[in-house]
Amino acid sequence: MLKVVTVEDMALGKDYVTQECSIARALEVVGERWTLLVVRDAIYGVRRYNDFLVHLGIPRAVLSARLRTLTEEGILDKRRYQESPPRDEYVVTERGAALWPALRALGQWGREYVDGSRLRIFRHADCGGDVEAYGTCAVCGTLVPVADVVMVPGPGLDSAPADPVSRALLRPKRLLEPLETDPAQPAH
Amino acid sequence: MLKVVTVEDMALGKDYVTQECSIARALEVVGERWTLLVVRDAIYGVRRYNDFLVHLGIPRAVLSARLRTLTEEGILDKRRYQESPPRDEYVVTERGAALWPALRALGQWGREYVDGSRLRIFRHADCGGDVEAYGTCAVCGTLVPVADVVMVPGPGLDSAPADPVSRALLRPKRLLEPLETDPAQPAH
DNA sequence: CATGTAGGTTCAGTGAACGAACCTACGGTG
DNA sequence: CACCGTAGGTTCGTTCACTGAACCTACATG
Repeated sequence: MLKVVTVEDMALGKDYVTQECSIARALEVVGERWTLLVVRDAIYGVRRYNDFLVHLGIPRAVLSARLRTLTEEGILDKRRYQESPPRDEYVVTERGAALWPALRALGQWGREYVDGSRLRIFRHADCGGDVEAYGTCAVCGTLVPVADVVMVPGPGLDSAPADPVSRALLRPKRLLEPLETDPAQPAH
Repeated sequence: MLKVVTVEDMALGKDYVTQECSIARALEVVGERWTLLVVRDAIYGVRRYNDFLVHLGIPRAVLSARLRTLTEEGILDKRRYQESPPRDEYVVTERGAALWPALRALGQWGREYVDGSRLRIFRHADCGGDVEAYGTCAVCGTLVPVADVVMVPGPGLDSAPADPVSRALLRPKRLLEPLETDPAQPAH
């Protein structure tokens, strides 16, 4: 029996088949459920498995799958930061950070047309101006690169969240820089 | 029997539960598979059920579901354009057109980091300048509103596609304006 | 040696996507 | 009138992905 290899063997229903479109190509990579939220957290500075887990409330199996494919796609970089016990962290790459304009635009739309309240405010680190709708600084007018964005909590944000990652994100922080969570209080 | 209504009754797994984040809010609305591609087509000027169907290659049941929820969400407007036989069209609203910056940013990322080839080129209708990475015009520098964008085929695009919608999209066209497909050739 | 923590994998159940078939309403043609 | 074509759907069985819970490994600590 001759087995002909066809397009259908291309694995899964992840691909938007004949779409000749860079939006579709992008969504093939980051369009699955949870994926863009993992990238968002990575840009916010989340790097560790458990921090993604508690902050996103994502099933472990799905988180493992997303971290693996994002690493394979070169959007995250998995690297060992201590040997004993072996611990890895996932650091966003340039390719991943380049998704920031898309995420910011989505967030802008969500705030304007879905939510209404101001949850997080993004400021230009150099001059303190607000980052506006299209990514420019309201004060100096320059197009603010993701590494020069400082995130501060907005008035609509819960000021005493349950999980330590959300609490750490209440402090003003520069994007891409690693998030420092409070050391867990000893049960004693 | 007392039936207590709980969070689990909230229908489906569509919601990113406790996410206090406008990106998550946006993705709750437009984050399902196919949804952003339907909005993209609507912004490109596609308005009719069958045009979405052949251009996207989407299962009919899924298309019906997406058109329904997008209409309910006020992103598309379903309206009757002829009475006999009854025919409806789906027109993108202001709320839907406001997704353009996010779609453009996603497409920009796809072109830079996934695909490489230039499939579609967006120009400022007023002056003919290219629309750049962050939505500004390369010539006059203004932030180009979606209604002033003209889409022309790029060098990477197939010049003789099979379906009539892709063929119609080869002609330069202004975004949001209705797409005019070739009348189907009579079989005779 | 028991307990805790980080970072996973495995598995059964469920909900969503898929593709094919079918249905309705109408217009045009012979 | 019978038949075909088209637009815009719905229905249905199968497959696939997401979910939540349980389990596993490696190491550190008391």
